[in-house]
Amino acid sequence: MEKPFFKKGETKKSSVKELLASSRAIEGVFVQGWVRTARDHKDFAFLEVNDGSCLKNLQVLVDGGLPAYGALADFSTGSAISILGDLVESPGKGQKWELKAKEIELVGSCPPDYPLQKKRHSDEFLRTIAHLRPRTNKYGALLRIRSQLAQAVHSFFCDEGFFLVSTPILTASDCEGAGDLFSVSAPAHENKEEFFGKKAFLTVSGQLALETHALALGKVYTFGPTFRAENSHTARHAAEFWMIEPEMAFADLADDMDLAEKFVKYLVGHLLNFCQEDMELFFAFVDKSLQEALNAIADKTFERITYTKAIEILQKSGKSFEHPVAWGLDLQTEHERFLAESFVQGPVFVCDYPTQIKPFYMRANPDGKTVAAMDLLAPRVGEIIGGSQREERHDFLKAAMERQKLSKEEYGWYLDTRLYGSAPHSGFGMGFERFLMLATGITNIRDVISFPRTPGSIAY
RNA sequence: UCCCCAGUAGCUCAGUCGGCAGAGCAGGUGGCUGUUAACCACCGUGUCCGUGGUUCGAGUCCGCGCUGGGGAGCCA
Repeated sequence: MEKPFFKKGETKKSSVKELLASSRAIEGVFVQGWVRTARDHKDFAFLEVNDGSCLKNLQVLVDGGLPAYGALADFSTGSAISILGDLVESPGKGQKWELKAKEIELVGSCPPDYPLQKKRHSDEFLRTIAHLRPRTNKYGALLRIRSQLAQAVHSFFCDEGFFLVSTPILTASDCEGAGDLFSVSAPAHENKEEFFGKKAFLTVSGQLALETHALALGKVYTFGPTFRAENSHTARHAAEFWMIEPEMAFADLADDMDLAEKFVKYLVGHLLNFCQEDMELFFAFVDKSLQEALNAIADKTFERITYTKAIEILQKSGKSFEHPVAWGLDLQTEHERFLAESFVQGPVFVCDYPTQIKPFYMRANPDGKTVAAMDLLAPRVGEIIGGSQREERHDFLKAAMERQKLSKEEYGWYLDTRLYGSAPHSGFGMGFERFLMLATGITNIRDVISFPRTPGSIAY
């Protein structure tokens, strides 16, 4: 429907972000967005309009003389409207610019049972209306930041000479990471029971596929959805999440940690430089210590300690832990938290873990007891990166696979890469949502992904 | 899968010892002011999560179930 004051192709539409950043008054601007709140007065009214382009709203002055003033009840909280008006300096306090409306048109009305109100809602409540929560300040800010950071992931790897590889989401490897997999089924075709002729699953990691490409293109990465059918009920686990996995040929574990550290610092730097307005919300309302914590990540060199050293530190800490601390046992959440939050007070790499608690593909260290693995532990969110140098020696890998009883038929192709021009190589995986939790101070993974999938919950 | 907590108006929550179901916000109506999570006055709002039990009487006590949250394990 053609609007009287909006000619498609002729009228230039402005975003709220552009207008608020304007250096001058502008006559005849056109804006479309959603009413956040209306302040009704006797002879005039104010509408706060948000179009998602930024956190801030544009204040729209509706003069009593306008026909729109008579229809003010239509422009209720949540309604979608188009406004034509003049951008003028605001005589009121609190904003530099405001839009003096000339014409307003209701695009989509919003009845009074609109669940989002002009007040703070709990995260738990907002999760029950995940289709509407992007309209709140907090989720809007989060989603803009999420988008910015996703772009930054690609620019980082591009700058570092990495190639993006799209690894398969459907996979036949049923023990990629020993985690529980979602199985994939399709309608039966002809006589075939299985669509692919064998069982298929959703990927739990692109790593094995990525290794084959690193041994051809040198430096590669993938950034895609990952699926884990683990029955985890925590604030840090989702059944569907996004993971960033780089893989480098001719690189050892130290190179791997160097890359991980540079990567994390780059993302934090990007956040502080390009997402300032949205980040202010998290600094002010979500976590008061967040700004300091992010500055520390950007400035400080990450500590690197071996697993063996970490066990010593924990044993000498004088703290009584609920779970036992002994060489050969995996670090528990409370141990990781102590290391990152109390001992280092910042991100810390723990490397060279006992062979028996790590997967088959990690490279055996000369000591015969440990493998070249590393975890980056961050305060509050725990393990944010897990990586390793991969076992590139054919005989070592074959022996490790036999020990862990992996079928040679299923993984022959993987072993092949060690037969033909094998080279040392390393990589890691970073949970994108875990990083977003670190970045924003949000404490529940369900609140950094648009439609969270957790055990027993897949609404939308 | 295990342990703990919660579920009362659209939202956030109070509800004492078991004795008539409450407040703030949101919403409606009117007023007022260059306001800004506006303000002032008035108005309406309930399957007290479900189910079974104890009791003269249950939002309140007990059993079971459901949902949400926190923690553990598993992991990113």
